[in-house]
Amino acid sequence: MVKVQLPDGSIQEYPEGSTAYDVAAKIGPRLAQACVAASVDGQIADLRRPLPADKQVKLKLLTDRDAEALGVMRHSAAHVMARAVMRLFPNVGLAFGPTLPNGFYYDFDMPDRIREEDFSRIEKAMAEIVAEAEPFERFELPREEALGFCADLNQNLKVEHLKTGLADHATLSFYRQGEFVDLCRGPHIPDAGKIKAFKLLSVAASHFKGDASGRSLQRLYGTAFFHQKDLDAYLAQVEEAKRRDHRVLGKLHNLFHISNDVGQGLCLWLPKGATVRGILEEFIKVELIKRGYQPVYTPHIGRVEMYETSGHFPYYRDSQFSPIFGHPAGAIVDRWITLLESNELTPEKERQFQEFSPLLEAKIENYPQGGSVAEKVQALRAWQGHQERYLLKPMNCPHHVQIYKSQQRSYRDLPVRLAEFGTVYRHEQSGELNGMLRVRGLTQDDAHQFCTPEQVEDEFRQTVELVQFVLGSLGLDDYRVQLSLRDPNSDKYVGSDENWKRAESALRHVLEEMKLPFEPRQGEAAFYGPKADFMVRDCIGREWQLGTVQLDYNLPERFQLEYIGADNKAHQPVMIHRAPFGSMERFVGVLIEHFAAAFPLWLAPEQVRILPISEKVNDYAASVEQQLKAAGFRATTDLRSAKINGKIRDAQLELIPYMLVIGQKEAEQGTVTVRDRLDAEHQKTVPVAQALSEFAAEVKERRIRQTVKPAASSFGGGEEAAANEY
RNA sequence: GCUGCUGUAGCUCAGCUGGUAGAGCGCGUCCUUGGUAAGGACGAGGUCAUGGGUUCAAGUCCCAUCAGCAGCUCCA
Repeated sequence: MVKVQLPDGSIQEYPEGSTAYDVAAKIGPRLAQACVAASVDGQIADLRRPLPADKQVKLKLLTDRDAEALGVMRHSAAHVMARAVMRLFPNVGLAFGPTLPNGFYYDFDMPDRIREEDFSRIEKAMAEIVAEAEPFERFELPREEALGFCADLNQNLKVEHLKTGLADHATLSFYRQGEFVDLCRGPHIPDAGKIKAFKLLSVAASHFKGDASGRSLQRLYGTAFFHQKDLDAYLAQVEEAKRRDHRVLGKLHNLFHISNDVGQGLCLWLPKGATVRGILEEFIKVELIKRGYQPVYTPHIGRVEMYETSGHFPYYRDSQFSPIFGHPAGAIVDRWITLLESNELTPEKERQFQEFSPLLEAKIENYPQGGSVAEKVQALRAWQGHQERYLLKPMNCPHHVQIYKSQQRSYRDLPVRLAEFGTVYRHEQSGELNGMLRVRGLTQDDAHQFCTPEQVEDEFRQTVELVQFVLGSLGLDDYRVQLSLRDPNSDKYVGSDENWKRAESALRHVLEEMKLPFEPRQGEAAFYGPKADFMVRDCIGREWQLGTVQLDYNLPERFQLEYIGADNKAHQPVMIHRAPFGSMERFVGVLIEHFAAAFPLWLAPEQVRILPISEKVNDYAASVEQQLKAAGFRATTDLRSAKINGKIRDAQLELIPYMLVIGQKEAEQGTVTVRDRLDAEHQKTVPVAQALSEFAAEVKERRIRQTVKPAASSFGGGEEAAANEY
């Protein structure tokens, strides 16, 4: 007997071997037709798999209205795509074909290269497969047979995966659809006919199991929906995202520039972009003073030893700019030590090092010819210790730690909150660089709070509130919190288990207390502590990681920080690292996309443009401009000999929030005609003073007046997608 | 860093199977003084990313380098 409980609470019984489809058919033929999968005790399963007979299960029948069903269908679409590719190309090896939040992909190992020109014929082959509407049939094989089966199919990557990733599986499941068979966990839709709208999106290289040293595969991306209108809406959103690309808008509106002559990933802030950044910096500085932070400034470089103490230098060596050596032999000795420590120093190389260093006037004393590696390293380090070695700073924390250490601290002084817009440099891999979003020189709105263990939770809470306030002020109030924890099985973290447990539970506790929903993510922590990351959704539904708050018991230990407690004994403070914006580069980049470069009045590089209708009113225009500037507005006057139409068009395209049209009439009356970027229909002619006070109010409130309505997060079911039509 | 694609005027892009460069916008000058998304005329701008090679001849073909883009990998 199969016992199922339906979502309405009713319990029904079916003969053994019954499937979810049978349940649906009993309820009604239309439901059976509409079903694509089932949720059995919360697990998504094939519609036609027998339900468990040994216990009562909760059954939910999934139709095209359920988000889970969309994922199942996309997975099946990935199979259909792979089948189409195999029909069109020879010797296609299959890797993985999972779903993504907005679609799916399949990785292929094949001799031919897929090009975008091939998309239409692949789509055509897919359409044929969909039209055939053959069922997806599941079958299972014992391990050895599965291995032989995949080998017979010449699916070597599947064989490899069976031997490594699936080594502990005694039986393996496969799905067959016509001539196409794939090792696959499932579940799948009943037949390909349920795929109603699909499209191939792009093709790019990938690696088997994400191993960059492994073989290169071709990854074909696509997406699929239950309704054509959902696909259309999705494609429209992709277009919209393209239109908002901060690299394009940054160039068009002269916000920032990245010059080859300066270097990759090094951002030049043009006056307009710098204005936006400056306003944001002023905005947060005022907030910080209110909240008890103290400003500090620190240099752009620091001794390598300091970063060795903090752990940054050894941990991130590969993604830092090379150290700056005071002595010409510095880099050589550095390399020498590296080879010694990795046991790669051959006698030949050692001899070369020893011959070469005197040429650079490096006198390395007491280098033990036949000595141990440790003794040799010690001798070299002794030499190094007398030389200057600086690192372009990759993080501000060690510098702020030194400021903390510069004085004796009493528990009465804590918390000490040190804030700086600190510019740091990281040698990101060239393939990672992306406009302002990923750069090699960036300025963090950084601060470090040093507090007693008792103050940790309170301090952390206040910091989270600051992040919330800052994001809210920019209209970015749709976000989720990701609690990034360490992976207990990894050795990439510093500090004791006890420190980590304390830090992680403190973060968790405060987030729970603040009733902030969060998702724990193992293995995402910084190397010195766990963090709460703010994943912010912009107005077209994309997510960005912006602000971060990190709790750190480890750097205080490594730097031996102290404060004198009430008991007159030395204690160790706790550090909080935080950056509400993250970095100014990234944040402004995201804002450009969020606002599509149409900044609200308080942030707009140029807030008001005065448009004289003819030269006869230029003097009056000048006096209006003076009044605006005296009141603190960023205003210019368009004095070109163009017609008013042209001036309005240009100001509109440059996204100037307000235009003040001035003609003979206004000059005589001492008024201006205000034209709103967002509403050209309702213009009004008002005295200059009134326009000024209205603008001032809008700036003071940091009012955000967007035309684009917030969109839903992702393209799930039909209802959700409807909300995306903006 | 890896794989693939791309690099022509300030910007967006044409430029055929090799025969020493074009458009629109922008910019400059002049005319025009115009009431709500482009008034007109003329003009200046390019070592075709850089360096090699093949060829009588290279923007075009080949190689290398640099940079950009997409994806992978990484992100304190």
